[in-house]
Amino acid sequence: MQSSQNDADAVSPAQAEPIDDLPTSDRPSAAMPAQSQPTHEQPADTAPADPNHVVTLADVARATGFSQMTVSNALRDRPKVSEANRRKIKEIAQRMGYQANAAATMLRNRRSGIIQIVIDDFEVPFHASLAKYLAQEATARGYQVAVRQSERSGSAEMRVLKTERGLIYDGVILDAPNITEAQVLAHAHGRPAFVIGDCADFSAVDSMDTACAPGAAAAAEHLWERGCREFYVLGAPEHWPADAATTNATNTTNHMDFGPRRFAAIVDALARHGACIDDDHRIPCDWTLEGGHDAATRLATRLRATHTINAADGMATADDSNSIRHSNTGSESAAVWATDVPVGVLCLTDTVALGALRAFAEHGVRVPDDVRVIGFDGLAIDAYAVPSLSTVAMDVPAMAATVVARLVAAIETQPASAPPAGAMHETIPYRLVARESSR
Amino acid sequence: MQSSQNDADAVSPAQAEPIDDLPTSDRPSAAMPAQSQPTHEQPADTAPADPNHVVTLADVARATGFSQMTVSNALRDRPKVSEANRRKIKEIAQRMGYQANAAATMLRNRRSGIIQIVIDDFEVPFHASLAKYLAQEATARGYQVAVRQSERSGSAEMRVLKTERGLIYDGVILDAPNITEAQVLAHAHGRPAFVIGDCADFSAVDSMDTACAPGAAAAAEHLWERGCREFYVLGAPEHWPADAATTNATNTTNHMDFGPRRFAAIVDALARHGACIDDDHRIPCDWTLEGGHDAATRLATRLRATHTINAADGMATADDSNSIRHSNTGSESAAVWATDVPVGVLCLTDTVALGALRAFAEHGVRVPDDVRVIGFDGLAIDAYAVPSLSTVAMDVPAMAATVVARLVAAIETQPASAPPAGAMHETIPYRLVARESSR
DNA sequence: ATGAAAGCGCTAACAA
DNA sequence: TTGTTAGCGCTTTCAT
Repeated sequence: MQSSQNDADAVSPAQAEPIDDLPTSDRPSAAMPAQSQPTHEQPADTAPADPNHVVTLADVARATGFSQMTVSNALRDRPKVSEANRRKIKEIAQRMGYQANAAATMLRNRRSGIIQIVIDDFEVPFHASLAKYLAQEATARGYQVAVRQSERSGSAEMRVLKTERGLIYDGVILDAPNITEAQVLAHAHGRPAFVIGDCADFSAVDSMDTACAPGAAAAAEHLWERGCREFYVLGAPEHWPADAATTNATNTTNHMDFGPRRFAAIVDALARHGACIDDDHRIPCDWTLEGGHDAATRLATRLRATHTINAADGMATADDSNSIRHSNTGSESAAVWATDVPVGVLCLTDTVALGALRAFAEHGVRVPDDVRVIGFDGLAIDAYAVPSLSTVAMDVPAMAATVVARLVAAIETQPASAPPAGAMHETIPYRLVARESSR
Repeated sequence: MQSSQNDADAVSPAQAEPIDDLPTSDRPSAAMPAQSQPTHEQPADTAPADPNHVVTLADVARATGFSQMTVSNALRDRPKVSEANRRKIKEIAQRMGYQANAAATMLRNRRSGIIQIVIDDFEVPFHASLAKYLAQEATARGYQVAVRQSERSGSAEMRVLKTERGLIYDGVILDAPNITEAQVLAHAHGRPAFVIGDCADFSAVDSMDTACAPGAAAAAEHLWERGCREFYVLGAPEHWPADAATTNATNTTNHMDFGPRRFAAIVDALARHGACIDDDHRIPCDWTLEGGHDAATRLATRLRATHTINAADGMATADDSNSIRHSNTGSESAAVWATDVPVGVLCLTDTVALGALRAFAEHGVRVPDDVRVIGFDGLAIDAYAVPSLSTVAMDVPAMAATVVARLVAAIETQPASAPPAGAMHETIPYRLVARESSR
């Protein structure tokens, strides 16, 4: 992919930071007694020459006696400078603490070497994980990454991703469900963009989908195989079937984002077995721990009624300062369904599932004896939950690698007027991981 | 704080994006039948006028018949343009899809309105949470945020934060323990910087500390009050006392980062009660789920021997595909220490604690009956763990607010040659949250 | 191998 | 109220 690596006109971001490899300015040489650290740049009370003046290329040129161009070439390891001078120049520039002004460089090169990543919320583990691997991939390819939260303006309505002074970035990766193609284009503003989310209907923007349908179907199959014959879906869409027009125009859920797709796949998969997810078995909730906890609490109450479970007292609630004692959950014979068949609980996201596990524990509903639970995402913490959480795990690193590869390719082809050729939509691999919560 | 809001020379980033508030270009008006979406910018086969040419201020000037300056002033809502013309210009600019070239703007203004945040790892919940609130705070103050992973080069040695083409940012927030002041200065490169971490010895860089010492002491006190008389510390420093010089020069732990500080405070607090944390009770491990799990597994084994615990079979390991059945953990009388006194387990981070809870469950060690566990950080998931996790919770939003306030102040004073006045070091509030794991 | 000139797109300062 | 000039710091021609 590094085809235009030659000294042609293309500015490869990889070779744009040669001086950064040198030790930092206040570390005179390599080895030195680590004891005394006279590190301060300016002793805080004297104003040596110029208070806060940043050294520019011109300064270095003046100091070395060379022209700006020679200095520039030397610093960037261009072949047309004599070895001796190159070394000398680098030396001096380094000592002066010179660092290229990125704004100027970008203005000239029309390239920043920075990819922007927009995610909905740093705190949502799945997105955080994705950001991590995207960043690593980008770094490996010589790009830097700037991650930003989408800051969808609070309430459901004004959910437009505020476009900003972001024209600095060479490309954009939007990890945000609930986004329209128009919004993406507005944000990208001509630069290559890539969306992570369900965008099968996008015609001009490449995207990658999280295997919602097959993954969710696999989860349903799994619980079926594990003997469940009655199923609940936690975190399901508020309205179903998705009567897009009927509901509020500024709805929380977009036309076809993760939730509906996963839910639809589950319904289909179970229907094939003759099982039905009616409105009573579709439990909407926020895709948060709290959401999952609340939903499962409601479910536990209902199950207790329906299934005449003679549960022991559970734990107290998850709220900060209330709960007191460990539960008697385990006391063998206490909590068993009237029927011997465990209930299947499909959570559309691991976060919901983790909240649900807690609620079940509080209410004396045993997992997996009474209910079998499976989530969706594959968070690291799943394996450490008690009981450990079965899940449809996404291969996030693979996902990240593909996305960055695509985007970088687009960035580096862009000037050559590549044929748009219609949008590409890929699906990332998933893996069903069966753990204690479903067996 | 918006003092220089006037039309003075200062470029307030808040007022630098007026055109962004308008609807996006390909959304002609507000309402429109949501059915047909002819959204495509270029039908993918025609090359209208100029393939990928971004409209510049000059283009708009030409199109409107005004000078660049008038257009510029109009677009930025400067007072010296007639209302009529302003509207007209904005209109046209908007329709042309004009968006200011950020690189040029930055080059001119010497201001980007972007704050850089560097964190160690997006996937570590505490840091992710911090990033989230920092971003929100910055946004509220009219700045944007670009978050980046520090990418410390893998192994212990070359742990220098790679300095990069980052001179675009107005200020830097480094959320990274294990950093030297020299590294910070090298990265900041003249711009205001703020470090989150333990930097009491920094002389030129402001910093904020996470109340390591008092928080850890409070945790110890809490477990003491809860009746514990024997204590283990999970995630403790590898070497203690911190014989800095003796150990490998390029050690994993820096002189005095979170770990040692928290550990020292615990030792002190317990010493006041006459309890002692010797080498046997100091259990080092990675600050990860796995680390906590492994450490607690070792501890469980040891306790079983020491305390002649007649434990029932626990669950299987946390590893993906092994464990099979729910444990008999709860069966009332099975697992009780020979002595009636519960063991205190202090985890230096919640992540470690969560891993430990899992390990204890696997090994039939009952929490809080046999051991009482407390963590450090205050992650959202703590309340949903089974059992819910006691912790020393940091007030992350407060932390973020203070940090951003400080940094923004520094940014907006910078040119006025503010007196460095020595570095400031603050400590953020903490709160001890007692949950099931310790009572 | 080195240097001089020009300009990337924008805006502060000064005319008009 | 509007336009003209100059220059932020860098790098790509095009001389030398």
